Amino acid sequence: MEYNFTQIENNARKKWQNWNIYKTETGSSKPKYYVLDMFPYPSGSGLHVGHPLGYIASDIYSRYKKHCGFNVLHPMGFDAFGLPAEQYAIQTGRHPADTTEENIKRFKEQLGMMGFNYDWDREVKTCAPEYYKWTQWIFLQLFKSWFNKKTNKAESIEELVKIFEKEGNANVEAAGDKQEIFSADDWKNFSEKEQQQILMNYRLAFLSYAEVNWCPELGTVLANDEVKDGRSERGGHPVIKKKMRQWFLRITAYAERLLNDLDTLEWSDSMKEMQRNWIGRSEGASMKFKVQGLELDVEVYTTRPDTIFGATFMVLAPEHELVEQLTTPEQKTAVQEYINYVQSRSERERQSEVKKVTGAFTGSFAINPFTNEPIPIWMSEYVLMGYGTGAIMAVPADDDRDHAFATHFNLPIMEVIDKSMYPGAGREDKLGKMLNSDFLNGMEVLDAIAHINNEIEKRGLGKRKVNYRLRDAIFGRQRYWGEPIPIYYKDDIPYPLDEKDLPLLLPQMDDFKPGADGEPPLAKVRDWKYEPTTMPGWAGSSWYFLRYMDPRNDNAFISKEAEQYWQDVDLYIGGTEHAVGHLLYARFWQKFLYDLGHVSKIEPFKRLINQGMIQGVSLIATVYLIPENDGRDIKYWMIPPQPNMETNGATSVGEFHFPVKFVKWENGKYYIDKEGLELTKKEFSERTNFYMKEEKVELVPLVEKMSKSKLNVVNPDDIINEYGADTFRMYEMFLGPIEQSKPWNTNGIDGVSKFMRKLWRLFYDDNGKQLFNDEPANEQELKVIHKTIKKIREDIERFSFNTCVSNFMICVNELTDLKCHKKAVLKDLIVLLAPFAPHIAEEMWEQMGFENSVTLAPYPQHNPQFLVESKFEYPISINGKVRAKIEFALDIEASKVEQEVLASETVQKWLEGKQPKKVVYVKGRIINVVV
RNA sequence: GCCCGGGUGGUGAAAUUGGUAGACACGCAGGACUUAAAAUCCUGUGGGCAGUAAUGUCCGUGCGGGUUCAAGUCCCGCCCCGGGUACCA
Repeated sequence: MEYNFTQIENNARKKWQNWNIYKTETGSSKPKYYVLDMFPYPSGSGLHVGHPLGYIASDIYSRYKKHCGFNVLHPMGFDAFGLPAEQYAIQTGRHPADTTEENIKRFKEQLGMMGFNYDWDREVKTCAPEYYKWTQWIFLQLFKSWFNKKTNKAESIEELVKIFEKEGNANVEAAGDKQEIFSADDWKNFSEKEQQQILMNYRLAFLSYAEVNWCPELGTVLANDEVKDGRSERGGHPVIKKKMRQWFLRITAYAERLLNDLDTLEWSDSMKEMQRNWIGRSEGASMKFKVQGLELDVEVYTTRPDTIFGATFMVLAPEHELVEQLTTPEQKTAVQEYINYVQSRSERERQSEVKKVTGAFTGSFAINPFTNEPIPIWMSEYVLMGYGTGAIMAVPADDDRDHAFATHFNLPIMEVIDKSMYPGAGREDKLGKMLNSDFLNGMEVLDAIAHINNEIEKRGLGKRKVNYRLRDAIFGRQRYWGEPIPIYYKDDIPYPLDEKDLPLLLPQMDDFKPGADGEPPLAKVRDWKYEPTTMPGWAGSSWYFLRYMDPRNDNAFISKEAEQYWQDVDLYIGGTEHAVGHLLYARFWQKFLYDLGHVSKIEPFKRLINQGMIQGVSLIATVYLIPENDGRDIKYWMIPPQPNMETNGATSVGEFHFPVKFVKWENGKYYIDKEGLELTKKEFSERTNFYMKEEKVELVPLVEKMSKSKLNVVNPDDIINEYGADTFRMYEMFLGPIEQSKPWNTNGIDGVSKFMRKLWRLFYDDNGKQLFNDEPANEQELKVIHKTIKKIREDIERFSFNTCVSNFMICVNELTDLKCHKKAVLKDLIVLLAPFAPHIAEEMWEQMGFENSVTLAPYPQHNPQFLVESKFEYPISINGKVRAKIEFALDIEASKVEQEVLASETVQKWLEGKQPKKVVYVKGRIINVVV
């Protein structure tokens, strides 16, 4: 009898379903453990081999935790709102809800084939009204909250209104833009509209006008992290800046907490670093400069206040509000021309020409508050309105951009730091001693910064200030397929929907095209008196991990009990591509819900593992057009490139990808043979006039991202049909560390496949005769299995699943050599293996006559007693290099070891009669003799 | 430019705290079984030199230096690859 994986795997799945063993109960007395996968967007092309990498890892770990006695939550769901379904709907007229549902069905079928232990009763779909009801509810909480900087947390707007009624806003310190000061009486005299407008400046979900990334092709606004190189991340369409009224979430209020709490997380350093960079904290000072002849100040932000004596000019962003006032009549034309030029430039042009120096002089002069010298005020697009104050003091001696600007426009450069003692220091390095700087002269830069900050505050010129690069998040899409925003308008004032009226359902439509000028599809719906934009893709994914804890609750987003029990995600597995998007937003929502008392943890994801991407190998042949029959026949010949080809009438027509499934692999090279070519022709009719002279043509491999158009997508279904799910799971793990990106190849899958058959032959011989028996295990066999138990447990804990697979192979090889078919040993092996290859484990568990599912069996513990060697081998190194090995009995005295080693033939040969200089012992394992 | 990873045989890779580099697997070569094939099993497999051989010996973890009895691992300086990010003052 052979290892029949189809039958085994079907049986196992049936059993799991009948026993319903993946159902997770909330509130068990066992300790909880929450393992989460980043839920997929259900795209139309289904799963490819890259998807399951993380899913297999999380499945192994969650099964392992179950064996170890934890109550494990391991759910799966779908991030089902999104652009592709809507784009597809515009092209085909099919409703996104229908296509999304079909895709989800396909995904679930494919996931089901791999034996994952998801509790499907807890499935969530972000597009389901029962789910987005609560996404909308969280939005309403954000709308009804403001951020109190004094308590450093979100608080209710109602309370804020009470403060306004009592004492106005003078004592309120809120996150957001600077507010006009008003008194309690002022507040009471404001109209409803005025009051609401003021409150809007405090709310955590707020409407504001801002320059946004507008993508005309997609008809929508994109977040900064959805724009790459001035083009949309999805589809690569051009993006322009456009001023629009938009919903925002005030994530900047949480910048400091998002930064500080990173230290509490078990995430990779690179992932934390990416978030730190994205938040972009900088310490500096803001300072006011008086303007010569005008009654106004310009405020600048700088991280280098120490260089103030070298500030020889000032630069404003072209959009700065004071530009008009500062422009002198003589400079009006130049300034206007420059503003026109800046506005004409697309985002892409700006980004691709970062090095280009442009600018214009306003004609005005500011007074350097420390030198009292007038310095010219310029404007340039290298100063951004969105960061700091939109104005800088330029120190060309110590800033690369200021230096380039000064050189280009011939402005004075004043050295203020002597860097001569630091030869390698760059212009911007904070190294050296101050000079030409009055009272700072002679100080080290870092001391000078502290000193000048005190001076600035003492003289009332400005104050220390911390700035963040993080921007408030735009929270709206001019789109149909997303959560409706639960806001209605009266008198053009936005009001929140009553929570009782949630969910605000997405209206039925059959035309999903955006209107002219990017009008959202919902604006076309008659009687739609609500906000016409919908929420962005990341809304639903910012809290889904909480919903799994209590997915069917209709009275709350999660019950208190479920939240108290599950608390947070212990292990989160997903790709790095979400480093600054999803992972930052989800942390922000968690903190906000924490402030309101709805959740008990300040961070949602304790430990994070990033799986690498599995790339595809594209196979490329060079194809030549060689006319035949006096040019009447068009034949494309696939031949290896040869010298003089072109002169013989052959025209290279380019490189063609060949579908990986028809390609053969021999001697480390890829070939397409005549059979493969025929199959290709059948599937891709446009290649019918391809020919080859030889039996096979070598193809050139190229590693790139898996994509339909490159014909390099490998579908897990094919592998599973050929080898079975257990082999597929083991092989994906065997391929290398989970964190690493690597190209998919099936070159080594035979090794894993052989392992499965060897494992099978521990239980049955080729004739189907049962081999396992009840004999007690001997010492040698116990050593093998206990060594393996120890290694596997350690390797699982440190997520080294590739070495786990190797150790299973070693174990099975050794048991095969020992002809060990004893249940006493095989039982432990099967439980050990169950997280990795659950189907065969379940089958063997039953065959051996054990009760229940193998999933319920406790994970084996190793017994140290069986790992003690009876004798041990000493490697002896001489001058650091191992020269000999000497065997000793276990109970030898330590002093005898040295004597015997020194007396040994090898050591004597090296000593040549002299005394050793030194003898070093290491962990009782090595003796190094220094000669 | 800056930040974070990484570079080990023909290939995927191991080496957990500085302690026998290359485990395990693929591939390849040779052999056994077979009419043959598949399957299975056995042997060899980083490189050089010496030896009929067992074996000995030197070199070897991107490059150059250093610390140490001992370095893939730590330190300094480079090169290359991958990811992130960028007029952020």
